[in-house]
Formats: sequence, C-alpha cells, structure tokens
Amino acid sequence: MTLIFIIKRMTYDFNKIEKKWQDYWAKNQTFKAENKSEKPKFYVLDMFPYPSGAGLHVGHPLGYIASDIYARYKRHQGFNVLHPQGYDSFGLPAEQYAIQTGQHPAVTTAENIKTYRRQLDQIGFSFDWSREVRTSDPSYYKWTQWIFIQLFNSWYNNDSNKAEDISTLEKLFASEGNSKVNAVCDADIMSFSAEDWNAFDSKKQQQILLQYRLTYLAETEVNWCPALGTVLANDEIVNGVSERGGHPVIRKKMTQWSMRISAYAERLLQGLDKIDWTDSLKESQRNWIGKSVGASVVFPILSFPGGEEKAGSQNRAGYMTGGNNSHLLLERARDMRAKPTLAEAALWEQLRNKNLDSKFRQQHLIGDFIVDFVCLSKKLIVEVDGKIHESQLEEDAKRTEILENDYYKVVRFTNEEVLGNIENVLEKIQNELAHRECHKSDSRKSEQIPPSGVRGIKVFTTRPDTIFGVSFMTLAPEHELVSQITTPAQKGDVEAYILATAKRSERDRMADVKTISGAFTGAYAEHPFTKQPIPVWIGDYVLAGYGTGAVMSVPCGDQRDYDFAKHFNIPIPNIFSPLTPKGGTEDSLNLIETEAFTEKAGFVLKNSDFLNGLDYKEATKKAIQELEKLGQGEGKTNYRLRDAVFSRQRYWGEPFPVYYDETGMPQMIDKKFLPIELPEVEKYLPTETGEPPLGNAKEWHWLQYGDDAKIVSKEAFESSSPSGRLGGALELNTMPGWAGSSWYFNRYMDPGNTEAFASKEALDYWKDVDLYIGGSEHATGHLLYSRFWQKFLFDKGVVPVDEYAKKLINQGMILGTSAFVYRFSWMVMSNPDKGFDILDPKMPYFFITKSKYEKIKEGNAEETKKTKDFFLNTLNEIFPDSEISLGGEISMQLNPTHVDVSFVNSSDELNIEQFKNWREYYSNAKFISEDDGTFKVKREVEKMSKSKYNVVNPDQICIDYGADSLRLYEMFLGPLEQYKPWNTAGITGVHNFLKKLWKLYHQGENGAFYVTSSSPSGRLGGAVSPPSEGLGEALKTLHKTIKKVQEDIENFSFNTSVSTFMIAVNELTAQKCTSKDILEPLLVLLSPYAPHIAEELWSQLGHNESISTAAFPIFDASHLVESSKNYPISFNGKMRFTLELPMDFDAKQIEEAVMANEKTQEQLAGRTPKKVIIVPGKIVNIVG
RNA sequence: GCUCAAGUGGCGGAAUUGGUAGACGCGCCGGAUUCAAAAUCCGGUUCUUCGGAGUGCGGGUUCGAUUCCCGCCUUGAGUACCA
Repeated sequence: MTLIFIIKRMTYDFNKIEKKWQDYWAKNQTFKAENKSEKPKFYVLDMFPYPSGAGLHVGHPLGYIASDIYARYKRHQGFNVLHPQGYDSFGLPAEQYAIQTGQHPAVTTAENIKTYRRQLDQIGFSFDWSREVRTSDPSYYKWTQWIFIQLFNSWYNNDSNKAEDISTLEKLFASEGNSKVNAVCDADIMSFSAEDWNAFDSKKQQQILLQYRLTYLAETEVNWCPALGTVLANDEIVNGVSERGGHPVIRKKMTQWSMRISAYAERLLQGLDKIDWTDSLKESQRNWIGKSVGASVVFPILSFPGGEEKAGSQNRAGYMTGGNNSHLLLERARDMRAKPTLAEAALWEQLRNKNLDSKFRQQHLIGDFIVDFVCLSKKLIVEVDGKIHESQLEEDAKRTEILENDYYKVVRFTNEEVLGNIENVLEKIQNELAHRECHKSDSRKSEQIPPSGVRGIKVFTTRPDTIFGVSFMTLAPEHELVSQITTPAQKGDVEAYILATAKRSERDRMADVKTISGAFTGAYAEHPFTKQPIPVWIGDYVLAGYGTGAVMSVPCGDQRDYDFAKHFNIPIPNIFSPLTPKGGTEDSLNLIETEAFTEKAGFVLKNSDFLNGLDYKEATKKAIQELEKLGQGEGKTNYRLRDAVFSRQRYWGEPFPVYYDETGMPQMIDKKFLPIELPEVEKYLPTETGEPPLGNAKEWHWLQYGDDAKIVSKEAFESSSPSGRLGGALELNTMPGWAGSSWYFNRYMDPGNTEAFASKEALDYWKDVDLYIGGSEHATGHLLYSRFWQKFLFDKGVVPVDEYAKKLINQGMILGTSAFVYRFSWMVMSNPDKGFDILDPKMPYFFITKSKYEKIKEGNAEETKKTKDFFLNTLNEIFPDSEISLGGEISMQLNPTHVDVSFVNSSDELNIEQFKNWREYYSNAKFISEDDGTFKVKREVEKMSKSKYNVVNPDQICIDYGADSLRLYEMFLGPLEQYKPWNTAGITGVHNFLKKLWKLYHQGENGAFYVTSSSPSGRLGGAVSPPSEGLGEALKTLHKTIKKVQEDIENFSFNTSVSTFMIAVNELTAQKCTSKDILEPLLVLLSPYAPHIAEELWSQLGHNESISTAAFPIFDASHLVESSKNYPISFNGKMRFTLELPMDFDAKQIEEAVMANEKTQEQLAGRTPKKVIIVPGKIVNIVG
C-alpha cells in the first residue's frame, strides 16, 4: 500500500522561500563551526574581498559559490566545516575617496561592508559570520603589529635554516663577533670582533642588528609620484606615469621598512612541491623567486688609469679601498706621499719596515679619505695634524665618525707631539695596536661586499663550464667600477654612452631590446685560468639590479653576448664540439656560425684546457672546483626574489608599532600597549613638508614611563621629563595592503582571542586551509607574502604548519558582454550666410543599427546613400533656415560607443527610449533601425567594468530569478577556472530547471505537494510496500546522479553536475516519479548547489531540521547494472549503427551476432573484413 | 622573446584510463494551448552536393585520436634583456 500525502497547493515562490531560509540560517547559526569537535575538520576559505564602493557584480560570487558548494558538501559528508568570511578593509580606494570628499575612510568602509554583507547574504552562502574579521579593525591589526614586532626581533640563521630570536644573534656577536655568523643580512656588512661589539655603543649595535633583522629600515630606490605624494608599486605605473591620474613618476631613494623575504627564497621554492596548487600558479611563483644555480667568479682588473696596480698578485684583496672617485684621490695621495710634512716624515721613519710589528701604509686611501698612516690588518689610523686642522675641527670629527663607522680606530697627534716626543707617540700607537684584533680582509663577510677597486670584477654565471669561451666582460653602465677603470682615452666614449643610457627611459629600454649598444672602457680584466687580458665593456643589456651588475660574456654560448660581440667585432671563440648520435664528436659542424649555441646538452667542450672533452654537468663541477682552488670563485645560487618594501605613505593602513628614539633608532613598542591605533587627521594628503599623511596628526609621539604610556603631541613630548622616559616620534608610514591579508586565515580559527592571535588549541585543531579559492591575479603578491609569513610564524613556533593552504584553486573571471551603438555623422558644410552652429543643442546624435553599419563598412553604396539622405533630411528639418550640404563619402564618421547593457535585451535589441533618457545629449538622438523596426547593437566581450557599462549586478537577478538560479547559473556557465563571458540570457535555462524540480515534488492536484512513501515506519507513519519496488528506472537515475555529482564536486567540475541534475529531473519527470525514496536523497545532492529550494522541499517532506547536515546519499553500483549493451558498430573507426546485445556475451558471441546482422553485410558490401576488434562492453570495430 | 593555459555547432560548453563527438542549456525553427500575448508543453536544430565530411592547421602512432607524439598558427594570462 502506498501512502499519499497532500499538503497544500504551492507554486515556486523563490523570493519568499529564500528569505525564509536565510533568516532561519542566521537565527539558528546553522553554519557555526566548533573549535572542539569529534568530527574531522575541513577548512574552506575564499580570498579576502576588498569591500569596494561599487558592491558586488556577478563576477565576484563565482568563487564564493564554488567554495560554498564544497563546504556544504563536506558538511553532508560529516565534516566539521570552517567556512569564514571577512574583509580586507584597508586600502587605497577608500583613502582616495576620503581625499576627494573628506569622509573618513572608516565610515565609507563600514558602509561598503554593509552593502557587501547584504549582497552576500542574499546569495545564501553558508559562512560562519560569527568569525568575521576586518583588517582595519584595531582588534585585528593589533596582531598584525604584533607579527611585525616578531619579524623585527628575528634574524635568519642559515645554519639552522630558520628564523631565530635576535637575542641569539646578540649573544653570538658578544662572544665571537660576526665573522662566523651565517645569516641572511644586508650586503655591505663589515666584520667585527667580540671586543669590537662589546665596545660599540648601543646605537652602533642597533645599527648593526638592523642589518640582520627580518624587517629592517633601508634606503630603497622607489617609484615616487610627487603629485600623489606616495610610492607606487611597479604595477601602479603605466607607461611611465601613475595609473591613477597619469602623474609623472620618478626614481627616488627613501628610507623604508623592508621585509627580508629573500631569506626564505629557497624554502618558498621547495614548499611548492608540498602543496596542491595549480601548476600555472606555482610556475609564476617559481619565476618570481627566479633561482639560478651557477658560480660567482672574480676577474682581476689588469690596468688602472695610473697603472699602479698589477694583476696576478694574490694579496691584492683588501690592499686598497676606494669609492667612485678613487682614481682622482689616488693621484693626490701620490702627491702627498712625495711631499710629506716634517712630522709625517719623522713618524713614517719609525712606522715603516714593521718597526712596531705591524705593517703601516702612508697617505692611503680609505673610503673617500686619504689618511696619513694606516695599519690595515688592525684597522688603526694614525693622523698627524698640522696647524691647518685647528680651523677644521668639525670636518675632522665628521671624518673620524665615518671612519669609525667602518670599524676603524682613529688616533690623532699634533705635529708638536710627534716632533717633540716621538717615543711617547709610538708607545701610544703600540698600545692601540695591542688592543685591536686582527682583521682579515678576506673573511667570508667581505666577499659579500660588491666588487670594487682592485678586488676585480665579480660576476655571476650559470655556465661556469663555458669560462674558456669568455672573450670580453660587460658591466652595467651604472656599475660603480666603470668610473674607476675607464682609461682617459675611452673616457669620452664611456661618459657619452652613460649619459645616453640615463636619458633613455625604462620604457625605451624595454621597448627597444633589439638595438645593441655599448662602449669599451679601455680596461682589461685577467682570465682566471689563461691569464689572458679580456677587454671590459659596458652595455645596457646588463642590468645593474641583477646579480653583480656584471657578466662574463661568452658569445658562443649566450645569444645576447653573441649579438654584442658581432656588433662590436669582438672575437667569438668556439668551445663547443657537437656530439654525433653515435657518441663521437663532429668538429666540421660549426655550431655558432649564425647564432650562439645555448643548449646544455649535445656537446663536449674543446679549446677549454682542463675542461676539454667534458659535458655541461662535468665541466660545471670541475670549473667550480678549479676556481675555488684559485680563490677566484665558488659555486653560488642566485635568486631574483627581492626583499619587499613594507612602507606606504598612506593614511588608511596599519600604523607601525614603532617610534624613533633620540638617537634616531627605531624602537618597537611593547606588546602590552598594542594596538597602536590609527590617529585622526584633518586631511588625508601628505603634509606640506612632504611627509606621509600621518604627519598631519596632532598627537603622534610616543611617551612612556614604565607601564604608563600614551600618544601625545610633539610639544607635550618635548616638555615631558626626560628622566626614565621612553619614546619619540611615531612612524609616519603605514603598512601595505598585503600586511593584513598575509595571516588572516589563522585569525579565523579563533577570531575573538584577545591574548594571542589565535589559541594554540584552535591552531592545532584547524591547522591549515584544506581548500582555498581565489583569483590568479594574486599569484605573486598575496600568495607569496602570506607563505613567507606563515613560514616565519612556523619557525617561531607560533603556527603548527609551514604551508597554510593544502589545495588552491583559481577561479576564472566572469567577463562582461559590452554593447555598442554605432554613431555616425558627416562633415557638414553650410552656406556662410545661412549657416548653423554645429554646437547647437538641437544638433542631434545619429545612430545606425548593426547590420546596416556592417553593410556600409563593406562599401554598400545604396545603404550609404540612404544613410546620407536621412542625415541631411533630418538636419534640414531641424534647421529649416540653414542651407546645409555634406562633405564627400570619405568624410563619413562611424564610431562604436559603449551603451549600458541594461538597455539591451537578449536579442541585442536596444530599448531606444531608455537610451534617450540615459544622457541629456541623447534625448533628441536619431536612429536608423533595422527593416523590422528594431535597433541592434554590437556585442563584445570585455572585462566587467563600470566605465564599460557592462556591469551586471546580482541583486536584480536574485529578485527576478532567485539566488538558487544565480548560483546554479554561475556554475553552469563553464569550468570554474576558465574565463567566460556573462550572458544573462541563459539564466532562464537553470531557472526552468528549478521550476521543473519544484513540479516534480508537486504532482498533486492543482500543484499540491505530492510524495509517495514506501517506508514501513516512515516519519509520517503508515504502511508499506517492499522498498524500491517498481523503482528500477528511478533508482538508476538516482544512483547515476549520486555517482556523477560526487565525482564532479570532488573534481571541482561544478558545471557538469548542473547538467546532471537537469538530466535527472528530466528523467524522473518522464518517469512520473513520486517516490520519497528517490526524491528525498535527490534533495541532499542538490542542496549544496541550490540550498534554499532544497531546504524548503526537505521541510515539506516532513523534516524539522535543516538539510545542511543530512548525510550524503551513498552510491550503490548495483542499481546501474545493465543486462544489455547498445554496442556501437564501427567500420574502420567510424560508427555506422548500434546493435543491442546481451551484456554477458563474450567476444566470440558478439562477433557472430554482429557479422550475422544484415546492416553489417550492407556496410561491407561484399568485402571480407581483415580484422574485427571487439572490446566487450565497449565497442565493435570492423576493419576492411 | 620566455613560461603557462586554451582553441569543439549561431552561443556557453560536454565527452574523467584512447572506444557512439556535439550531453545539458541558450538561441533559432516548427507545432500544441490561447481571441491574443506571456507562461507552459511537444518535436527539430554540426555541415552536407545525402556519398560522406567534421574537434585551429600540417604530419605521425593506433583497429580506433577532441584525447598520445612532432611541427606550426591563433587567442588569453604572467614576465620583461635574469647572465
């Protein structure tokens, strides 16, 4: 017996249903995730949205719908699902708006968030809103500031290969100096001993530590836009001017906070292998990190302008230092050596020849100074001051300070002291020497110093195996050696070239990579092995910013070197011996006749001394070994990844928890005082003195006595008591947009925590994101920086995993379908006496429908004439008093103009009335329509954007079709990761599907709910027919659907499951299925996609609880077993007909049946098949 | 230039390990219902000279290729002389 229950007549009132269930979910906190649960966890995350003023357009929810389907599916699977949402609410647009309107960004941001929230709610997402975070909320950015402090208090230890607390570094410095420390740090670090360190004052120590910290202050060259008063990122500059406003941009050096992300380059690269992210995304991160393995090689410089340096001597390094103008100073030093003062001569007599056991040099160049005497190994400078120094005490003091900064000690004596009591002077010097540790100039540290002076030209190469192919060196024009080594004869050429390069803008240099240019410096370097001189050139194909800014040019193995050599007639020695397929070499074949041979295989080396006969791998290894023996090179890995600038001259961002003390050193504010809240300012522009907007804050000085601290005005700070006082001016920059988004996924685990950014329990439970969905445009920004922070936090033991997202999917963009109308006009000529004003407001705009436009474009004379007549007649009607004539046909103007897509229907017909009302100046527009009276527009797919009038807002779609239709349709459009145009026309398809679905459950009289139950103890009681009786076809449909939908969700192929649902409903409708056994599980399948209608029908089935955690139906293959198969019968691979045969036929039986069939004989037309391929259960293919 | 992704009807797209190419939907065409329209329902819809041909183009492997291999073309994205 079958029980029938009829509830009441209902139509699919989606607006009412959707509102009802959205309210229900909110009221019952249906999607709240628990931090303690017996269930397995699953974390589904969407990329943080920026709440823009324009609100959501239909492209935004695409990824959210996909992740929501997955989250809901996982709930049906029995997981405790964390699916949070929040806002990356600091950012430029709100600030720009504040600048224009004076409205506080916090106010506009809050309004925008409200709109976003309303729009998100109406789509029915299963977010746990109790965990919402906003980056601009002080309770959130408190922890962003805290992480910044952790970075400041850390350094990267290459030996332990992780970040460590800065205190461990201080201990090392105090006990052994820095020579053995293997840290990631600034490039220009001087070595010091433990004694030096302990003798340094606090400021000096802090300056040194800053060179090791993971976030540090440094002078960085930035893109400065004076008009906007801020630094711009590279992608904010378009064609050399600012993207916003088109203002000029200049290169400027500024002191900024930087993040030492380069410390993590290798781990960021290696980590990619552990995570399931899209290949293209990993690929762009790999490119960005840009690892290249090779060697660094030093080429000594053979000739200096003065000729006083000779190449080849081993103890050259450290012999002399000097800045860019050293060659000028050197001449002066020589002069002074020749004409010493009496006192100098006397002292030199005593110091020379190692009378004091230390080697001294006289009139030597240190940095940009010529000092009287210096002991390089002990870094002791002895100055003998004549009368003249009394008048320049200040300059001397400054000079002393600079030298001391380089760890030199300066002792001064007067002429009188030296001449009067030279014994005393020598004793003092001896004393100093005894207290100073010996400085080895060739320590590991000094190798990190960029090449300068006689150290030679340091290059990085990925092909050390080709070192015998070097025929010249090329330096970047900006290289600091250029001015030092250029010979007088070449000076003119070189300077002219440098000037010409400097003039060329970045853009010119980029656009014009084909032109080869350069200049010879006149200098020669020495080949490390052959000791042959190699000419040194400069060329702008070598970039100052990469590697060492210099290359060893191997024209036979590098195309750019090859082109350069050809252009300047530099020899191209060949070192490649091509391999034949048999393994021998074939030297008659010249690999480099027309271009460089850049392959790393298929050759052995020749003309390469000890590398002869070796291949790429062997030779690379051998070359590095030999270079290391000579001390002129070593194996080296280079990364393109640069440290990230972390300061922005902006208001609407996180303030730094930093003040500058009286010595000007940055100090972190203690954790207990966080957050440092963003101050109020009167205007959001830079100050008159060019300081960032925070410079406008009246109170922005830190004033702290012990546990008491407050932010006060400059005056209040200066008048406060200095005793026990901490504090100073607060940092004026704010953090960049990526600060808050680099760790938010951790905050969602425990967003309300006030003691930590998340509790250990929460972090250990949720661990990482299982599924992360977002746009690929963040590939090298957010997604790289956030991995860096996560690894850092992992090193510090704060988070349990070092990769925060196991799987990441990129959703494609939904593009707009822009509409264009064609405007046309002719050149108008009128009689001067009876003229009319072309700017007369009565002068209308003329538009022509698409097909006629196309005819005219093709040169259709008739259509052109008609259009012309229409134009002229219309004008004559409007201006009856004028005599108007037109220019020739050639002067006809046809311009496509964007028109708002809301005026255009799905058949591309323009609503002329709406269009006329759109703009005042269109109100009297004239139209040439199609012959049937419609006016058609041209369509084109473009990015969705306000300025293209092609934005489609989800609000209206929800009103017209409902959120379930929108969700299904966005998924139905195509594969998630693909870019695809939005076309509202198709939404009726999925909407009809939902109506059909509704009908399937409402097959009662007058559309009443009607479901038959066969369950003996069903919820509504009653009896009883054997389960599944007579449901064969329906069960097959159901289980086919279960299988497909489950596979689809797990493969993120959401578009195909929508088709599957349609097929299922079509089939069940055809079967007139009313069985609860079928229709109930079907709802669970559908619920992730169309949750509102699923909830409604679920409750109509008699359930009192939400469908959201109902168990996902289990696929049972037995329902799909077929007894026969409709075999496709192919002839030579082409399917000609099908044949129904029993499933249990074996190959032989199939062949007999097929060959016996008359259609087979017809196809064969008397031929005998050569071969019959039979795959039982699949196909039959007859060949012949 | 390099790297990655993608090219299938009028359109969005499907074909999951090589096995019936064009599922599903839109649009279009025809029909039913209606005084009429909307809505709904039913049927058709790759091209075709009715033999066949056909998944960007040209080759190859295979009994069989949208799927695998080689070469090319086009489009989109990222990157910009990376030594």
